[in-house]
Amino acid sequence: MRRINPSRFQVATRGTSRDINSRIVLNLVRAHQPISRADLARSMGVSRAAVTLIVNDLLAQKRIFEGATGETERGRKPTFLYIDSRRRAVIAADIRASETFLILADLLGKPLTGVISFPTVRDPKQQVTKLAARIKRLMAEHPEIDGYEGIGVVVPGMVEHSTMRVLHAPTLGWRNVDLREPLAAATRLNVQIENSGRACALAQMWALRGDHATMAGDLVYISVSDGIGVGVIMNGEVLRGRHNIAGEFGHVPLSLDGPKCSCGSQGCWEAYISNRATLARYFGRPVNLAGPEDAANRPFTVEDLITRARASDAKAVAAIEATARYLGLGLASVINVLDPSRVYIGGEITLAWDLIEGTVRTALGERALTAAAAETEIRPVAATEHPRLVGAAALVAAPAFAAPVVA
Amino acid sequence: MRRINPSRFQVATRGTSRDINSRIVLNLVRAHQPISRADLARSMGVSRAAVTLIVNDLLAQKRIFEGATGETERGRKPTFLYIDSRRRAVIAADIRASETFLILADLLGKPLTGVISFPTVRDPKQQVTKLAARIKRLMAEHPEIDGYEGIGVVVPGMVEHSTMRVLHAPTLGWRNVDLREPLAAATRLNVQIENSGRACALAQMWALRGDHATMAGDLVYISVSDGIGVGVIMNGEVLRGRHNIAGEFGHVPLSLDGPKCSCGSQGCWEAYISNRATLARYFGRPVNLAGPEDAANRPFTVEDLITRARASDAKAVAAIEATARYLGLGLASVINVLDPSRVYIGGEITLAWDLIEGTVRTALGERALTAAAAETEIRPVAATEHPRLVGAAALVAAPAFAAPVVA
DNA sequence: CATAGTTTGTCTCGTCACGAAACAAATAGA
DNA sequence: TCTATTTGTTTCGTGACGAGACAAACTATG
Repeated sequence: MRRINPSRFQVATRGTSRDINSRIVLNLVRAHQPISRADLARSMGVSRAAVTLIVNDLLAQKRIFEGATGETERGRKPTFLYIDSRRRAVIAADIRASETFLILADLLGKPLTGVISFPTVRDPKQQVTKLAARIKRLMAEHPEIDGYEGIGVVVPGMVEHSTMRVLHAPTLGWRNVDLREPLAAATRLNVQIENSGRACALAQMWALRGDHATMAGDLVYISVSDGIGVGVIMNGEVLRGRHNIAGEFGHVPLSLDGPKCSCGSQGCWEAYISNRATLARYFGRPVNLAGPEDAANRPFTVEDLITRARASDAKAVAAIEATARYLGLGLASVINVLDPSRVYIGGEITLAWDLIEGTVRTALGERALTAAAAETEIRPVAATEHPRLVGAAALVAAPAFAAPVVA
Repeated sequence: MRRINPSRFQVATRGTSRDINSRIVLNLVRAHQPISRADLARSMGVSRAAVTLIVNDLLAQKRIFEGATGETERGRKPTFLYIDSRRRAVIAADIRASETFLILADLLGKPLTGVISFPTVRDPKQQVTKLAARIKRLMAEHPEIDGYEGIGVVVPGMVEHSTMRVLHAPTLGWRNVDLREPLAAATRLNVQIENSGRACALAQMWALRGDHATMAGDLVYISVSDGIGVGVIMNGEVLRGRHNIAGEFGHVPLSLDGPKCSCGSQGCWEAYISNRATLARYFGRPVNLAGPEDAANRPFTVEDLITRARASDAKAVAAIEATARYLGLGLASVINVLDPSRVYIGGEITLAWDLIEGTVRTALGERALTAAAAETEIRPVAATEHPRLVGAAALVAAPAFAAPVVA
């Protein structure tokens, strides 16, 4: 039951029915690919005639294509339909504090190239120039791609959705930066900017592997890294909030008088489970942001810590176990508040998921309000799945499949 | 951008455009009442011809009616249209631990009668019988009402939305109770059951006073009483979550090792700001649920405490101030996580709002992530507005104005 | 008082899109 | 070769919106 806003609504015109139904067809093709017109008509409950006309539209727009013919017991064989992602791609960029990553992906979010990267430049203008140059080079290296749907960019910070400006990205030192306009001007492509946590959540919602297709649209993506990034999908839509801060669980306190947090407050979840917190616990003292700790000039990271834990370093195990416990206690809050169908966890800590899962579950169980809530599915997302880049790709690829705005 | 669920979607048929547009007309009439056909056509951007046909439909359905003619500078005078709530009503019931309240309201949620009440019976079957009898008596007392849209019931507990069963209502001692079926059978009316916090939030979303009409669909309703009840609206829809527990901020910890909570855990927000917590702070010892404290056999309540605070009882002031501070600190979490346009606060504590607002704001400012978030509008809702009963009425009255489900 | 000008509300026609049903095409099996 | 069956297309009917003409109602004005 959604409210109609009497000052911002969308009336239905003659084409609205067609809009709605052709979006549904696109989604069904994407979900059940390959699928025939007759199958579409059956699963939609509309006449084959209507499907024929819609499919012809989509064929003319080159959004789908006719492939092989299928097999049937009796009668004429169906012609299968597929999403047309041949020779079309999106560009995905992930700007992080030290490096920027780039990839080409198809319209379904599948990577088409390996990940390339370059050191992030702190000056926004120079960074955009460099990014645009790398994107152009990447495009030139792939002449087999006819058209680009656009560029999706994720940043570790607060993004104003209406203008796509980066309002504040602490690790980059950016405030009120407009990446979109210069990047669009340089490449003449549609550019979409989003916070990385939200983009990751969006990508998981639009993902099609396994039973996702049938999943309700309620999920949370939590990325545990130097900070805690959270993306929330509720009722099939990204939660942004009035001031684009929705989902900031990282600064919900576990204990009001807990350890000092980078935000200036005390006892935030982030101050318990960020990589810095885990390392600080191991070393028994605060760890600064990019502090080299161990080998010659190479910083000691959570990955190293996990390696030591696997090698039965008792202090390392204890540090990770403590993080796991606080992760579970915080997850209880996330689940009690949002009650999602599934929670995804990203970040380096997922490398140790087999070690910590039990502890996380136990802690979650301690504070989850109901037994069912305590059983909420938790899925680690490995770095090798490139969740942020897939998220960036989804920013551009997903809108074509979204429900049309109506009423 | 909403995702289309490929296994649960709604195709557009021939009537879909009309459905959408007639809902929009209904909402515009409700928001701008009185309004003419020509005005509707202008603000919708559709032809007057289309509006005429839609309006004729709605007139035939008796959902709107033609009233007086308006004034214009020149030309033919418009005939004004109004929502037809004449001689039609909804029944709203609020079941609380000790008493059950009843009221008649019109289709816009405006109370038509005074509040009547009777002691709540703990046995669900007897309670339903009694409630049905009182409802029938109320209906008999109002023969001027031609038709009832239905019965809205709010309960202080977890309600499964799909079946409308009361899964767990601790203060009533109910588990897995079906109120709907027997009540519907006894009255032959449409019965809607909902958690009271959610219903209050729903009512605020659908309310039309002041600038609400133009408000974005993001708000939170927090009711501070024996427990903390929270209703959340995001993107114009009620948040329920996978297991119907979404919005349980009452059991998010302020401090992991804080005071013991009724849920069995420690340091929950509820354990800091519930009425029992405030009273316990005043008395310097735990207070049991319905414990008579002061006068002959009459329990000492938070209202009494507020009276004493107003009479400059230093201990009372301190107790309320502490509650205000924790209220603000918890609100910071609510706002950081959901970032709503507005937060409504209900419960007895609102009687002292003038005393505590400053403290609440200060505490909120301490932990809010941005200055804008700290400025989030907070509105106390007085008990005299009967938020739970208006919420119950909205359960039945609002669906007629909701956006049709499509795509 | 008649008339022009203006605004509201209705009517007609054209077009878009879905539903029903007939039809053409393709295929397996008797 | 014929029949049954299934897919995909075409035709016709109908619901709904857009454009524009028209009737109705009202004011101002000479």
